[in-house]
Amino acid sequence: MISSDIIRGYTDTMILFIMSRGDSYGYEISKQIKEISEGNYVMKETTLYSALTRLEKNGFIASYSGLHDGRKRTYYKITEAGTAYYNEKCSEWELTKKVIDNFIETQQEE
Amino acid sequence: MISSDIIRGYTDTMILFIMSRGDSYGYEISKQIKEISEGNYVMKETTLYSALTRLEKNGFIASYSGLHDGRKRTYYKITEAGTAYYNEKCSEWELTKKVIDNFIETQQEE
DNA sequence: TTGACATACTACGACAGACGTGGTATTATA
DNA sequence: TATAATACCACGTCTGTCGTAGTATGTCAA
Repeated sequence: MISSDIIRGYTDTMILFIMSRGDSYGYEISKQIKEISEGNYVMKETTLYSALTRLEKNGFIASYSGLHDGRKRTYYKITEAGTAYYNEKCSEWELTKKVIDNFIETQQEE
Repeated sequence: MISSDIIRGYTDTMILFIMSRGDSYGYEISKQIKEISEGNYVMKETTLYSALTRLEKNGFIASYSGLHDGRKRTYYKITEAGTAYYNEKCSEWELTKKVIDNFIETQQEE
């Protein structure tokens, strides 16, 4: 059963995808999302950072402090629970796609 | 450019899809959504009716009263603006799918 | 050296869609 | 006689997203 929140909250999934490939931090994640989406999606800073806070609160990522070129950074690492959650989301996405597709008329150009 | 609201608001699109096939009313739309989604999505009553109100306010559907078996019904008809909006949403969906897919690792069972 | 731009965030509040709860009223069926 | 199905509506809450704004350091060109 699809809940509407599946539709809404894919920011978390995008972030977790990036972190599944290695530890990262806010600013980097932001740039990678833009790149991976080929410029089609740019996550707002506030959206990103509040998502990171939420993900940590839920135990899906864990933070640690770092320093780079004299600048402070907060790095995040995906947890086991985070990986499990990400995998769930991937399955849900496949179902969501199928469902929404049933309500979409694809315009064929000719 | 994809905005997050594209991800969120697909209830409207589902409703408009149904109405693109003919006038309908709340209760009927509800049942059709369940059927078309093969039971994978059941829209909550409040979500549905507030969506109908919003769609009418935005000029995407127009209502008229009807009577059936002694029961009152409010029928809705999709407008030209509604059809245009629906078509836009369909295009956006195709892009959205591509973007999100880039963040999804499909588990292949073997 | 000054000013713009990139880096790396944080605080605060507003908004809107989804949803929970509960209510109204009629008709069908068991 | 009561339970389910039909056909809604009001009201308030929650939460993710976003707008605005601010802090602070490093880089590089004019």
